[in-house]
Amino acid sequence: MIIGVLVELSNKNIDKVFDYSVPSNLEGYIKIGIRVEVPFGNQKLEGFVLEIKKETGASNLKEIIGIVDSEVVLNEELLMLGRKMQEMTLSTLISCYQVMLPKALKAKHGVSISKKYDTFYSLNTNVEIDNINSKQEEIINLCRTEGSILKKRLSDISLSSLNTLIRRGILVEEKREHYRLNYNEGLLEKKQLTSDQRKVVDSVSFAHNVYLLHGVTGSGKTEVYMELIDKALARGKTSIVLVPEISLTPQMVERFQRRFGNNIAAIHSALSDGEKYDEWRRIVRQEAKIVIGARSAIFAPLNNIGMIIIDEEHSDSYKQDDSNPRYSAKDIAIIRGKYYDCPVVMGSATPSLEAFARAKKNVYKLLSLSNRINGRELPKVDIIDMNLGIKQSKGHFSLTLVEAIADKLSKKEQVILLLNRRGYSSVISCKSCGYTFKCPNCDITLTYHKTSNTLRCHYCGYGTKVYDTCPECREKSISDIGVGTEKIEEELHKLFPESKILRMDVDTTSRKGMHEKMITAFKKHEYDILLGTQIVAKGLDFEDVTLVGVINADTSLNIPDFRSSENTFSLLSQVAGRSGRSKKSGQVIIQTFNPEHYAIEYTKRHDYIGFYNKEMSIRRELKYPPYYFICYIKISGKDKDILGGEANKIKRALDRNITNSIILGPSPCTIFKLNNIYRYGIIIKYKSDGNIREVLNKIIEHYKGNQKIKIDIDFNPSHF
DNA sequence: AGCACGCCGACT
DNA sequence: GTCGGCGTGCTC
Repeated sequence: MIIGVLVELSNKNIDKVFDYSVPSNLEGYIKIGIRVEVPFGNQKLEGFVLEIKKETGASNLKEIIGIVDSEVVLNEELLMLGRKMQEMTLSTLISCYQVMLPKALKAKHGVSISKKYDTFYSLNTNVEIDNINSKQEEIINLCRTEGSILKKRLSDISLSSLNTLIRRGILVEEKREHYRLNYNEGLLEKKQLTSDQRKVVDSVSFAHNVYLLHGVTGSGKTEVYMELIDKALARGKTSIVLVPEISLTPQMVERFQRRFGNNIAAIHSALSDGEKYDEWRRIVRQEAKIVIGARSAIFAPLNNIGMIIIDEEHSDSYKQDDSNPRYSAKDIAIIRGKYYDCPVVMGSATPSLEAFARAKKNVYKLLSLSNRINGRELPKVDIIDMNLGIKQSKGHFSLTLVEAIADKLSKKEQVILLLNRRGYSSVISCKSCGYTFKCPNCDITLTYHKTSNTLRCHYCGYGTKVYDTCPECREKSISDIGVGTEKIEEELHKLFPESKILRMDVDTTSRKGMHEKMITAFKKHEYDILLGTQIVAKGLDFEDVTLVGVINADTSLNIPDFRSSENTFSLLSQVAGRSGRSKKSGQVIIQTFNPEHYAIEYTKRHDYIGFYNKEMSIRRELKYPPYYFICYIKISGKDKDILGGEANKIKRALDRNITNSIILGPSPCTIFKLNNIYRYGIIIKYKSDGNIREVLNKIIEHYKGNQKIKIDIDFNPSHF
C-alpha cells in the first residue's frame, strides 16, 4: 500500500504530498484523514493521510513509522474546506488543516493529551449471582437500577466488595471517556417572541442563503438566534454560533445552556487546551449539536449542519490577521453553508459596510429588527464639544458629564464610562484642539516615524516633515499624548469620592474569571460606575444603567485606517446601546474634539442608514471596500537595502502582470523596524479577482527558497 | 523546519 | 594546511 502524506511543517517548500509505503500490518488502519508518523529527511514528523494510492509502483519509498489516530480527524468536508482555504488565502495547505483542529492534536504540542477515562462497572449477565453479602448486594442493586456504577462513587469499604465481585466475574469493568467540563440538563427555557422577532424567524428558510439581520441594540437578536437553532434541532440538524471572543462571556454561554442544556459545546479562550479538546471530542461524537464559540469554532467537526449564526457580524475578530492562514470565518461559514445547503445568518446593530452593501444588492437577504424589545426608545445622545477647553471641564470630564453622573448616582442608578482605546502611539495630534495630520491622497491619519522625523502615510507612502505648531489653532502643542484608564479612574475618585468605581480593561481582566466576576458584581450593584475600554461596549445587559459616557470619542477616529469612521460609529452605537435597556430610559453623553464629524453625528441620531450612505460615498471616492477589494502584501527581512530593492521589484512585477487594479507602495509599515526586521507593505486595490492569485502565487514561488525575504499576503485585511 | 553539502576567510 | 562561516538545496 502506498499513501500520500502532508507533513506537519508549514513551509512552502514542502507543502505537498509525499508518498510512503505502508507495512502490511498497518494497512488495515489507514484511512484518509487520519494522522500518521513518518520519517522525513532525518526527522520524525506527523502528517495527514490525504491519498491512498492503488498502484504499488516505486519501491524506493520510505515506510511510515506508525499510526497516530484510530479515528479520522479531518473528514471529507474539512479536507475540501482546507483546499478551498488554501486557494483563497495562498497560505500553506498544512496551515489550513492545522487551524481547524484543537491545539491538543498538534504534534509539536509537547504535552500529549491523553484522553481521561472514568471506570464503570456493570453486571455480567452470564454469571449467576449467589452467596453474596449485604454490601455486595447493595452494589449489585445499584448496578441494576442505574445500569452501571462509577468507580469514583464508591467508598473504600465498598471497593473491597467490588473487587470481590469483579474477581468472581459478576461485574465487568468498562472505561468511558471522561470530559473535563459538565453541562446541566438545561431548563429548555423559551421566551415568547415578539411579532417582529417572529417575522424574522419565519423569513429564514432552510436552504442555503446568507441573511443579514440588522437589529438595533436591545432588539432581541439572541432570542431570534435561539429560535432558529431550535428549528434546526427539530429537523435533526446541528448549528454553529459564532460570537466575538470579547462577548463570549459565561453569561452568554449560560443563556444558551438554559435553553439547550448539554446539547451545547462552548469553545472559548478561557478553556484549557485539554478542555477544548474534550469539547471537540463531544462534537465529533455527536453528543453536542450546538457549537458556540469564537472564530475557530467555525471549523467545528459537526455533520449535518442546519444553521450557522454569526453574531456581531461587523466585528473584526472573525478575521485571523496575525498568522497564516489569514482567513475570515465569514467566508468559511458561507462555504460550509453551501456544502450543507443551510442558511448563514449574520447579525449586527451596525453591519459592516461590505455586508450591508451586499444586502442592498440582494446578495444577502436583509432582515430587520428596528425596535427595542420592551418598546423602549433608544437613548438620547448628547455631544459635548471638548474644544471649549479647560474652563468647561474638570480634567477629562466636561461639566455636563460630571453633572449627569452626579444625577444618576443620586438616583441610585448606574453609569458606564467608555475610555476609547489608548491612542495609537505613533499618531500625533494637537493637545489643545485635537487636530491630526492626514494624507492628502488617502485621507488616512499620518503616522510618526522617529528615525526620519517625518509623518508618513502607510497606504501610499506620502511623507511630510513634522511641524511643532498646529496648522489649525496655531498653538505650539503638537504631541502624542494618550490617557489610560488608571488616570481617568483617579480623576473620577476625586470627583465622586463616595461612589464605587469598577475599572475594567485588559490589565484588570486578564486573570482567568475576572471578567466574569466583575460583570456579576456590577450587575449586583456592588459598584456605581463601570469604567473601561472597548470591553464595556459589547453585549452587556445591565438593567440599572441609565447613563453611558464616552470620555474621548476621537482616538478611534484618528487611527490610520480607512475603516476608522466605521469602527468609531460602530463602537459608539454599541456602547450607547448599553444605556436604558430596561424600564428606565437611558442617556448617552459623548465627549469629542470633532463634534461635527459624521461618525459622531449619525451616532447621535441612531441613524445607521445615514451613516452608511455617507461613508459609502467616501469609499467610492477613495476606491476603498466595498467598491474595491484590498489585498495587502507584507514584505519583511533583516537587510534594509535588499528588502527595499526586492519590494520595488515585486511592485513592478505586480504593475506588469495585474491589470485593472491600483497598486500602492511599497511603503514602510507603521512599525517599520521590529525585532531588527524591516517591513514594507504593498496594497492592491482591485475590482474582480482576475489573475491576482495566479500572479501572487508566482511571486511566492519565486521567493520561497529565499531566506532574506519573507512575504505575507492578507486578502481583505481587517487593519494594517 | 532541520541538516548536509560546498565553497571562501583567519587560525590552533 | 584546517576549522568554520552560512548560502543553497533536499526531504517520499
